[in-house]
Amino acid sequence: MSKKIIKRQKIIEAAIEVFSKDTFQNSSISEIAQRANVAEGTIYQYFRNKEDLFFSIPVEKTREFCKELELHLQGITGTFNKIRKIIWYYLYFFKTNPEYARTLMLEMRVSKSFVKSKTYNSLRNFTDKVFAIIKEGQEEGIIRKDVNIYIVRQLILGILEHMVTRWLLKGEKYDLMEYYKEASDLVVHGISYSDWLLKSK
Amino acid sequence: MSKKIIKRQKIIEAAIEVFSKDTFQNSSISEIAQRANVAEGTIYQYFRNKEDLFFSIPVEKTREFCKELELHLQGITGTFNKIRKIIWYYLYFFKTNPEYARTLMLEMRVSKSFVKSKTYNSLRNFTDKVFAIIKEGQEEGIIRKDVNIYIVRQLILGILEHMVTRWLLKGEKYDLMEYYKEASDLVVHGISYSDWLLKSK
Amino acid sequence: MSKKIIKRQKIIEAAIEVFSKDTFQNSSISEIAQRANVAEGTIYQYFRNKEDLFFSIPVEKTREFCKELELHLQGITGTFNKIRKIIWYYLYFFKTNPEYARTLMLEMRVSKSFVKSKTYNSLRNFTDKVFAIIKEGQEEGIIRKDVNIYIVRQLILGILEHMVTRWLLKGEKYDLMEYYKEASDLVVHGISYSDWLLKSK
Amino acid sequence: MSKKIIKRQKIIEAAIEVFSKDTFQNSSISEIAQRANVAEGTIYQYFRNKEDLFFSIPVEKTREFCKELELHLQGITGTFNKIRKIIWYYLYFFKTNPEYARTLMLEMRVSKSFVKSKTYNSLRNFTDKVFAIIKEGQEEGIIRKDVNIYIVRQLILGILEHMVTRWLLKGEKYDLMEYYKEASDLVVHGISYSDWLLKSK
DNA sequence: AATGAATGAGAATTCATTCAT
DNA sequence: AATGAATGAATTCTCATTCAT
Repeated sequence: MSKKIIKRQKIIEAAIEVFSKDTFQNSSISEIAQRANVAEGTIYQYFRNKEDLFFSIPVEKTREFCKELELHLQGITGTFNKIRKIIWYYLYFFKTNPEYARTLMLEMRVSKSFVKSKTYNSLRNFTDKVFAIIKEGQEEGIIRKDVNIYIVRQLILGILEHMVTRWLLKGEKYDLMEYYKEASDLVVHGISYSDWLLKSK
Repeated sequence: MSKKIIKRQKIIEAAIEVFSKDTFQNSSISEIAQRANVAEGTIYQYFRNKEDLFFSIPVEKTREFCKELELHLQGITGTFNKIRKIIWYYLYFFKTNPEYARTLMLEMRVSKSFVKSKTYNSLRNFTDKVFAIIKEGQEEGIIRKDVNIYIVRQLILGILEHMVTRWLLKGEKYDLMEYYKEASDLVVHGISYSDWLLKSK
Repeated sequence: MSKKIIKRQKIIEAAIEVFSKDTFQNSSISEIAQRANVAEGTIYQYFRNKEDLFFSIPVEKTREFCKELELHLQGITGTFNKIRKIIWYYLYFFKTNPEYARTLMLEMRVSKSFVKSKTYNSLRNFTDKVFAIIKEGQEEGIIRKDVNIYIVRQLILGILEHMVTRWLLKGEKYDLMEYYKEASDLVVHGISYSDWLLKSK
Repeated sequence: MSKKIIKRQKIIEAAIEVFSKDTFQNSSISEIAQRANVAEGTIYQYFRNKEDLFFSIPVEKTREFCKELELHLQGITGTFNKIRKIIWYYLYFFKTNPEYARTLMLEMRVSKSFVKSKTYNSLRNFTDKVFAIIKEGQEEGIIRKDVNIYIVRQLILGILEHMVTRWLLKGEKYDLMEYYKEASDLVVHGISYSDWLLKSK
């Protein structure tokens, strides 16, 4: 019984390796099979087709991401501290999972069929978490109430995705976390309550 | 003489239409030829290959984008006003060029070979402009000097790209500019000089 | 002991259902296994391979066909009456066994490997019966003696197979037996003794 | 211009050879390409897909068949003489085109998708001809008027198809035309006007 | 006896690019 | 300059059969 799960996992890991080297289209099932040490046909016992295998990757990885993130947030108080931690962990996770980063950022994130697929929802676990923390901050009076929380989420995810994407496109040659502090500052400053807006109007 | 330029342009416009409907890989030269009313072979008189044609698209479009942006910035004073204008125009441009938006955001922006290509540099015209304005703001004492301008640029481009990408993936069903004001506020607030940071430390 | 026979029969019935929906090649062992509520491997305990299972169908069905035909011929006297009965029963049998009809008429009847197989001989039970009746008719002076009985058999089987095949290909939308009477008349007329041939020569 | 037609014909002739050796499914495009001395891709310039190529065969062949049949019927008077000639030519044509015979009789004639396809109609040219001659015979009082002409057609086509099919399945080892005369006699006798039926009632 | 996971060969089809006209 | 016919490499997926349990 768990033998099937182990083999499935082995195939997914081979798939992450292979898909991260090139496009979905340019990656071949036969190479994945070789890496996983199974016959090509075996892959089709576990996944409906190539796309199904592809989309199964983020399901597994997001589960891992969220579980770890939860641990890292334990014991942290204060909305801004939590947001800083999320930013830190986000960058840390992709720094330590560069292959998955390539697949997620450079392929899935911009794929219409991925957005339409059911697996896309698994990513919601994370964005919902961000939402919850922002709301909490508003209720505590730390984040401006007049701000649109959807836009706040877009600000945070926007800079994070942009940072990771740039890093990947530049060949992962520099340290993704180098500017973590400054990015956090900018984000937190942007969304923090202050009389600035009133003055500027 | 200009006949050649017109035909070249006709091919590029057909290419924008075709590439915007699907992936680079799923788009075919033959369909572009049909739309442009030329033979397949003719395309190879104007472009080295499929990729060359693909990468020629942003060269033309960025030229158009920058030219217009320049006009829109005329007469505007104040760093923040300029940044707000840039954000406005960026969203406006992609709202009115959705086909190009799809090609640029969902394909080129995440393509390693595009980043390596010469044509990628044509996009620098825009990012350099953003740079210049940020620097100007620092010199005028409006933007904090301690902030990393690369990160500032990433904040601005990050949220803009995220907003446009989301809009595209959601099927362009809502108004991309709806939250332009709130997004500008967040960005400007984030990068503006204030004593907030000092206090929070 | 008879448990084995029951399971074997269950598999054959599932096979008739599945094979009748599509080609031999397009039908899968796995679907037959599902319908028969057994594992794929189990089928190979009862049949050597897919073809063996396929060819086992007419063996069973012809046995059924001949047994019933015998009953229907009981008490009938006169060669032509017997032939009319055979035509009637042939059409009746395939009308009431359309799935088997599809498999036999549209697949097996035109398959070289079926003709070569041993199972093909099981069909001889029927054609031999037709032979016997024709010979009987010749001896009784009702059927011309100068006629080639092989050709007579081809006339009878030809029209019957054609009628059933047409009916199947047209989607079994009309009543296969509608023209039974007229077809019988033509056949009987064709083979009956008369001075017509002499006159026409 | 006619170069294209010649190449198309070359492909069809290669297809007849290849398809006649085995099933449609077991025949490969690559072998057809080899025999036609063209690249595999070239076939797809002339035919939409494998099935389209397959179904194009009878269109060409039926045209040839009908053209020649017309010539053979020239100058023949009398319905029965015409029917005898049709039977003769039918057997003659398939005797001299055994490869096409295999494809038409053992595959297409029993294929539902063929019956549904447009190309199926090209066969109507022949069956319509048979119809016309039967009607003519009825009007001339040579063929019984009370007989259903659809059944008459089924009698004729039935025995012909049966004869050819049998011959093919037995490995084309005997002379298909050997019993042409006797088969004609039976058919003509069956459909001819006589008082037999009245007597038998 | 029954199972069902694993196998792996095999084939249609697409399409960027070339080059003779 | 323009054409468009020809090319042929490259890959997903299916499924009968086996065999360890």
